[in-house]
Amino acid sequence: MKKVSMKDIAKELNTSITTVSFVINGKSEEMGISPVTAKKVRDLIKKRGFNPNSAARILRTGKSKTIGLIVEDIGNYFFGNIAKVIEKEAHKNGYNVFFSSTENNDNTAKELITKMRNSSVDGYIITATQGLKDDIVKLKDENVPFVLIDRLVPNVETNYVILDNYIGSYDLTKHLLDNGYSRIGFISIFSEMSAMVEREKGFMNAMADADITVQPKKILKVTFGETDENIIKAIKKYLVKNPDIDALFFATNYLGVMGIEALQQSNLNIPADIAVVSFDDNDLFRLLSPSITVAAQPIEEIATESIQLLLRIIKKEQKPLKTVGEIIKPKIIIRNSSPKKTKKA
Amino acid sequence: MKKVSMKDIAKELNTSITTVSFVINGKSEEMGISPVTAKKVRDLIKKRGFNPNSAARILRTGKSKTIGLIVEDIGNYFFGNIAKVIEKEAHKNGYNVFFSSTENNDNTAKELITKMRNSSVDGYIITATQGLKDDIVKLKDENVPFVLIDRLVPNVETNYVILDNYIGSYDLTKHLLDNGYSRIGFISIFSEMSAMVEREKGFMNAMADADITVQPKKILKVTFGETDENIIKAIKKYLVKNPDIDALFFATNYLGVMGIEALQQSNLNIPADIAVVSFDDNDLFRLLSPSITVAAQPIEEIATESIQLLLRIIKKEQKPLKTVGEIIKPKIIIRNSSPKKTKKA
DNA sequence: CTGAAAGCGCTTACAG
DNA sequence: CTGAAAGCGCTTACAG
Repeated sequence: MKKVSMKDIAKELNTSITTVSFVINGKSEEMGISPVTAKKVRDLIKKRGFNPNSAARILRTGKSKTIGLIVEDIGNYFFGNIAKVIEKEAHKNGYNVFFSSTENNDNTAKELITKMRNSSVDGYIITATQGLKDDIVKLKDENVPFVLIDRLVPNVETNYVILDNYIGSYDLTKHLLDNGYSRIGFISIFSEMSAMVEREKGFMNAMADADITVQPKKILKVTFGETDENIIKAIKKYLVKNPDIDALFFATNYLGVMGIEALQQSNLNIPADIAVVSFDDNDLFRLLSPSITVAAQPIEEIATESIQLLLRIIKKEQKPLKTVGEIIKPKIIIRNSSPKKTKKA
Repeated sequence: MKKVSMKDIAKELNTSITTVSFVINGKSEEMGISPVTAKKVRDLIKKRGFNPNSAARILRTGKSKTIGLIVEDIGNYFFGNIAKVIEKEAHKNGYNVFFSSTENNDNTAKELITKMRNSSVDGYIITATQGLKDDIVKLKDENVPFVLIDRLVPNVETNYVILDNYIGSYDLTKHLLDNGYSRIGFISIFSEMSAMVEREKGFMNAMADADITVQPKKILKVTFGETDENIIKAIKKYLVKNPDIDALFFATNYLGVMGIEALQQSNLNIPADIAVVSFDDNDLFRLLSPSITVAAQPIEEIATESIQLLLRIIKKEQKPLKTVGEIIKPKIIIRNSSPKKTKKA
């Protein structure tokens, strides 16, 4: 069951491979192939079910019409939907998407970049991991088109599309403060990546602007990749150690989910006992009673901007070396988990 | 900034491309390359950062060490996590994964299969769409390795890994009946795909076994791809038209989510006004108050079985043409949305 | 133990 | 208007 090739088509039509190639690539007019010949070629291609071999084309042209998408975790709501939108947009532009999860592991990320490089991807959209700086710098030095999303690499100028994490965090904290909460706990992950750093800074600055000192023990950081159970356990322990907090700020989607589980297991009511706000939105936050106040990331916008920026770079419409990034504004959605605080007896 | 090739390595070492190739492919022993030469080659490869060009290798061997994963929607919890596990398992075995969403659209699915075919994927894991029969039959006829997941294609014998949808649905319904509910509504999507058909059959048979006739108007089917708003609207309308139902069975994850939203908007309490059960599990179902009783799909198991089955077929350890499938048992998780019914006045 | 060479299926500069 | 041919970077049968 041999696959049919351009040679077969050419032979059957008593023409040359060149002609067939021109027709396939829509260059028949430009190259002056007679419409009659072109039609004959097109018809036979359809009849024989011919499809050009990608490997040969890539080998020859060095272009794969494929972009590599490296995310943290494709199983996560945020990245799964980012991937979905990027894929759709890429297909619209004739590009395929190769995607893969780093699980926030540097080595996995490095391997993925090399692997995709060997597959001749035309460009990357990357969610960087913590120790990826050298590899990003290398891509940049070698003029490989790429766009960073979700987080920046400190001290490296690149193209990027990120959320304004600082503002989201500041505003979410301000909202709690405005509603009368002051003993606010902040739950995040250990990370030097920009997104997490900015979220913490936004929280701290909002607190400072309200003249509130944040005690270190009010801040809990867990390790990325820790099991759900251990995260929940850590949050429960934190709750016992901090009985005075009146509100909790979760710095990510999955921490919020784990946190709600921990609160339920600790028999603490939202918002009567503790108000809750979280970064990112999801079905749970929206439909839980009470629904959770969040700083939502406009997924569609982030995904669309990043793929379009990348395509512009690939098509050389935009200099890759000049820092051109998009900063997307988060959307604060106020729900029922953070109402105006009622005076306690 | 030219990439270094095997030729460059060979030239610099005054040896032949053949030798370099053997070393790269771990055949130096087998081919009797002297350990000294092999080491020299390996060292220079590392020094120069050489990586073999995939396109050339694929063109030459016809093998890409890549598998194509076609899912319904990568942004969905179930498929996102399926993808994640499959990717991990594939990497462990030296394979890459190309994945893409069909959005349940036949044409998209057909295009994806062709596109991946042209990229010389070594095999597929496919979530079929409704009109994909011919394409599946073609893959089978041409001896292309593939495994169907989540749903079968009617009247075509293939390798597959699917859930026992019938049992899951039957047991979930039986659970409601046992707890005293009898006016049960069934909400599903229009689909002739096996998974949906089996779920409906499981429900109907459980009802029939309890000697309960299901009125047609108790069954609501929505169109896949309909907007969330329209689905919620349809469910709300259904609730108004069926004020007597005492329990609702949602046939999928996202219908359950939409259903909960519809119930909230209609001011109906779970389970006091209406008990709820759903197929599939997710964070919302687990953490909502009350938590939702579900038939959960063992995602890890489904994903692992399917990739392993596919790899066995690719490696010819298993005949692809003989139907060998795995049927995975769903896990009924009884939560608080379907308690024993209390007698109403 | 190692090398020269064919060929995978394309694209494209060149020739006519 | 169309064709012959080089070459992308590998793998592998063949030769020695």
